[in-house]
Amino acid sequence: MIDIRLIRENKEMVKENIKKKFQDSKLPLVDEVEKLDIELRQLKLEGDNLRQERNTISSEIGSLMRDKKLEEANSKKLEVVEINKKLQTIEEKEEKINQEIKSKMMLIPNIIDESVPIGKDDSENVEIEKFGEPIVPNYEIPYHADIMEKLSGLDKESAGRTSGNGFYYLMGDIARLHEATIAYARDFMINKGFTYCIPPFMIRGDVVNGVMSFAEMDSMMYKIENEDLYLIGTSEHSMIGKFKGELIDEKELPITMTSYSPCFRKEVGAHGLEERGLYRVHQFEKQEMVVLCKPEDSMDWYNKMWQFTVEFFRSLDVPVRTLECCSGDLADLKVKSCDVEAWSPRQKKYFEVGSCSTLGDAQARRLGIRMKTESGNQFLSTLNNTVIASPRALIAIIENNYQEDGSIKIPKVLQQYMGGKEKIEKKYI
RNA sequence: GGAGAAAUACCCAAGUCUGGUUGAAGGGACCGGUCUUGAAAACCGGGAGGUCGGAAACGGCGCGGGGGUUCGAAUCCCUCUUUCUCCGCCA
Repeated sequence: MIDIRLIRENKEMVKENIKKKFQDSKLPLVDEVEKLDIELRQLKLEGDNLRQERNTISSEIGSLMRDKKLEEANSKKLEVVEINKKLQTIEEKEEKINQEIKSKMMLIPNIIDESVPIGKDDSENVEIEKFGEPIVPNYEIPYHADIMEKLSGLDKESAGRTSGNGFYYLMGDIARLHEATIAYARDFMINKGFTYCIPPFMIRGDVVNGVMSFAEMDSMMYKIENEDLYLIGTSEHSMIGKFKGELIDEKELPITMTSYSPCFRKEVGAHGLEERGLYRVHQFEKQEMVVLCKPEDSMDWYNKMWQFTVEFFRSLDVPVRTLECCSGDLADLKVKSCDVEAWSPRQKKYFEVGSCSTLGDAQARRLGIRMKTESGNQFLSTLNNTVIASPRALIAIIENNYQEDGSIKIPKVLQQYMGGKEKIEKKYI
């Protein structure tokens, strides 16, 4: 949600931004909002005048009652009744127009950063930089699910029976490797000065509405029956929701947090579930970074944050690249975003393992998260980024460390989390 | 789950019984000064309070959220949320 003042003062810029995102059908919204906004302010003025009149007369009635001039007071009361009738129709209109403006404003995309490459869809996303040599070994890398199954580390069949498609059992060393990467990610971010957080894994409906659109909510969130509770799709939901309606002293900024949570996603729509593997599933675990900062610092944090993820994967010896989201592929709330993609030596291409976004003040505006500065209160900036999401990241780690004999070499930094183990190999029982 | 108490501005807090110059007292924090080598403490002085409309004057709204009663609600009623105390239950 952008500041409506942008439409009052610079609507051409807002329109230009919509064009950059190839959402021309939304262009009329800008003029519509502008018109409604003028109408609303007019109504507000009329209403305020009536309310002022009512307040004045009411306090007059008060003094008359004290002086026991009951008749005069009663006739004044009738005047106020008349005013209230008029007010009622105005207030109804006000409410209606207000809602209309709000729903239209929700559809107008956030102003993207000028550095964002222009493009229609994800095919026009731009590779920024590669880190590490994408190695293709001279032996074939099997499909990740097959590798895991061979090592008795994955059971999707049983999970299908207990929970359905999109669920999985991780077993033994593979399960341990999964938790090791998350534990390592946690410590990695703590060492970067982030505060470790474990948030609620369920949130109420009003918080859900604050952090995502209705469309997203439908396609992502699992609702608990007979409760006003939803399973979170990412800890960002809980972590941003935590600050809803808060006023934070600017001296306390930036707030840098790294949160762990399981994530639950329906994955209804566009992509759907992947047949066999663990790339797209209903349940995964994630170590996240969430930053609240002053607007002027947000680009610095954005750059630091995706670099942390790159550094993280490089410390696991996984080659990665950063892919910048082009204007058309950028979600409406975002100012700028990039994916960190890991190398898949099997597919001989990169695949998404994390996503770093700066939302400017859009999310803060929606949720009323402000900072207190010497020159007054203003909305702050919010950013989020994946440190690691597993089992997706497990795919990258396993493929890049797969040995010709079918074993998996455990990256050095993870060994201490695996009881000193250096490789995972099949146990013959 | 049961019973009670509470929620007031950045923080603390009066007002709620008895609705009407309280559209929010008083503090603290904040700013200026005296004192001090400097600071703290103490004392003196000061403006603003959140938000919306307005160039401004000014005005609207705002006392946890949402409804209601009333000419008028921080104050009365309903409802939801949260916190605290006690009881019950349970990893």
